[in-house]
Amino acid sequence: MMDRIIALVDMDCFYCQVEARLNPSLKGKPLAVVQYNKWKGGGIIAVNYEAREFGVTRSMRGDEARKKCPDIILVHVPEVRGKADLSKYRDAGREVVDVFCQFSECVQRASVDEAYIDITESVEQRINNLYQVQPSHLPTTFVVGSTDIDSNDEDGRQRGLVSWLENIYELQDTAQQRLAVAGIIVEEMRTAVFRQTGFRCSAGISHNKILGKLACGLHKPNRQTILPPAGVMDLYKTLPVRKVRNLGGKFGCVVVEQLGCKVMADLLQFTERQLQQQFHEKMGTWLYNIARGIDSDPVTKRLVSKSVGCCKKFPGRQALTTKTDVQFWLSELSAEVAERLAKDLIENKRRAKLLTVSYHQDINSDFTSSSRSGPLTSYDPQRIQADAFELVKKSNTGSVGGPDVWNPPLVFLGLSVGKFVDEGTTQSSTIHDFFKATQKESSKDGSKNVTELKKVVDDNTDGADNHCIMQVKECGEIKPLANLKNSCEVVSDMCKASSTSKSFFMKYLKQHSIATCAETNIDQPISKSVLDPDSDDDLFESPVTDMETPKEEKSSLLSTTTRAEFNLGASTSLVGNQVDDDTTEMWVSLTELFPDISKADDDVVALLPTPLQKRVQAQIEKAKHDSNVSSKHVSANLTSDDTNMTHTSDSWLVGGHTQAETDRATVSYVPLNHGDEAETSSASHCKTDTSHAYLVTSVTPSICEESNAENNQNVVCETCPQCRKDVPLSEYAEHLDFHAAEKLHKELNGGSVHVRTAVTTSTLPKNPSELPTKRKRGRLPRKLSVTDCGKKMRSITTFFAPK
DNA sequence: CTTGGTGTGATGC
DNA sequence: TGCATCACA
Repeated sequence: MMDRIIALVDMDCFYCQVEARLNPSLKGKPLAVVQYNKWKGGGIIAVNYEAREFGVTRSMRGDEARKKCPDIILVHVPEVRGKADLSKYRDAGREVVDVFCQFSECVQRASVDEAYIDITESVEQRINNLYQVQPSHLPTTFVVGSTDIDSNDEDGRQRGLVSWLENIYELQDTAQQRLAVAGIIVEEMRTAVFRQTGFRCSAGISHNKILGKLACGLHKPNRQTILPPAGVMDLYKTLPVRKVRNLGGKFGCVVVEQLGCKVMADLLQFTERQLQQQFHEKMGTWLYNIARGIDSDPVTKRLVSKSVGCCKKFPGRQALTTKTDVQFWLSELSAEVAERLAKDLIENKRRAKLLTVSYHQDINSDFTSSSRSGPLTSYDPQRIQADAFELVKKSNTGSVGGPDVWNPPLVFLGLSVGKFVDEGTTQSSTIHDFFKATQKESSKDGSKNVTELKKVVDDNTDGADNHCIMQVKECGEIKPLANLKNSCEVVSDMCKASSTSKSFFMKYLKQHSIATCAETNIDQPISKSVLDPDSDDDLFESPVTDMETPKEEKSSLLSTTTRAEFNLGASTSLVGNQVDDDTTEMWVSLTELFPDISKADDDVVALLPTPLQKRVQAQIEKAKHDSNVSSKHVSANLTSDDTNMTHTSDSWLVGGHTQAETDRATVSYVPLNHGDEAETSSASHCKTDTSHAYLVTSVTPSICEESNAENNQNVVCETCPQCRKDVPLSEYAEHLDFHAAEKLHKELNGGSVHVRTAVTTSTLPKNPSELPTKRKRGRLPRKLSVTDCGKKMRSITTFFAPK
């Protein structure tokens, strides 16, 4: 039972942190995130610690919060399709989980902002190096039993920690020593989270999930708590029953009332048998064990959710009373689900098979909830909507009043899909696999040549479009037809044309091929016209967007991407022999191809068969119209479907340019105006809805040193949790910005720890021939195009310099 | 009207 | 086994 070491990490007021990262001017100010602004200032779903000081809590209205804290900043979550859009936070949560995965194989995402991590193995590895844990190794750690619970007093923390460490080494208490080592690992993990995402979190460290979760809540924010078995009873003496996970609801109430247990320690008096008789056998046992700090629930490795769903309430007057209403909201919900499914397919290579519609009805002011499920046969939003309607139809029992009437009214409608099945890489079932075919494979399997393929394509469409590589179905679903020979052209075309496709490639590349590419022989160019001979794997470290990339470089980058795809290998032929195959899985819906239709490029659309083009264009028109109605929608989409690069620093325009032969790196910040939106919106890594946008060219840790070197002992300092250096308060915010920028740079450089250096942007020669040529493996340096922005730049040195 | 939107898991047919 | 429903976070 004591063999495992488990950590629960919980992000501090996560939504607020996400918003503050997006808009750094919010940092340090009282802040709350609200949804549905209209009524009483909207409902608060997150409050930062500054605002909590004023007594603002979750479940308050924006207006109430204002009363308590007049200076509070209320950030509204964007509304898309008439409902709150939380994808920002989901995506940010995934960034965090990615960091956890660097530390353990066994990570269970418990919610958008929480994860359990089994770090038993890491501890085991680390403890072999037998060294004694020092208090300084655990700078933000509390230990239950040695420190006052509920106190965040730093002196108390240190005293408790010191005495605990002395104790466990004196007593050679290896069980607790393992916890101490775990504490170090979790300190590192949290530091890594902050470095790589800019988010702060708290953590609990113990031997099981229940205790881990409990511990985590004891010292927040930005602290971690070790709960050794010896501390459990100490804690339980005062811990209300309802604080324990699974006892916070009805069951917990029953336990409290039937047994008269106010605090956890009160449960100890009952035998297992007694508890089993009071409750169910299983629950009795569970309770008996939990009362003793025992919980065997394993951390099950799961990084992605088992279902994807969305829902909406229609309280009071808003209840859906017509068929039109129901159809409308089903289409909204379907659209969201389809969009998320398209992303999910790319990211997780799995396909949902079950569709569930749930709804609550108001039958004479009496709630009844139901749900119906059926097979999910397509990712097409219209199809989902239609299937969902079939499922919900049954609820329209009394259609008195007219053909369009829905009765009893629906007060809640939810769509969810699940039962995911993996799409193996051997199945050439999606467009993604289509792009994975290698040149080797294609030449090896004696596939048809381009002319033949085009003939096949033409024969299977209306023959009007020579460039077509898809077969089209009536409903608008498509499937790829070609093999590499012409997909080479197509991919190149698509890359050139579409930010959608490109981000798609980027994501794919990032997830699957970076490592492969680094080690794969990518020397032989696939095609002169497609590949830039000057491109090299260096580019992988720093994928950039169109915006700040000159044309020539763009093509080189893109062809490299293409080449990476082709070097993945292990994909079966995708040639015309699939024309007759009509399995549902073979088909790709438009949503899948264009997760965000508003970013679908004309040139890509042109690759589609003529009938389909019209349909897509109609959708684009609609999307444009919608986005005019809500400009937030556009900006949300800009960030929602792309790689981490966007999320790491939403307020920055990112260009990852590095260059050797200099010993200093520079970040240039190019403030962008809102007026630039027309240009910038074409770049997938551009954020335009914050007041400041910057262009980051490159950074190096030396800046960090420099900023620290300027520390004055007489100035009030704050210890940076990243580098553990003391930074004057006046510089602290910018110092943190530095880390964010540094992190960004690392990401752009493939996460390599060694940060390369680069020249100051402002001194960069515009002509590539002026750049140093002595580079590894004779590569040409990348060209920079920051001047395109036409804005004056500040170097990082001045940017981070004390005022 | 109004702690809403999401997600997981247990239970019982 | 699969689905509907509930409970909880």
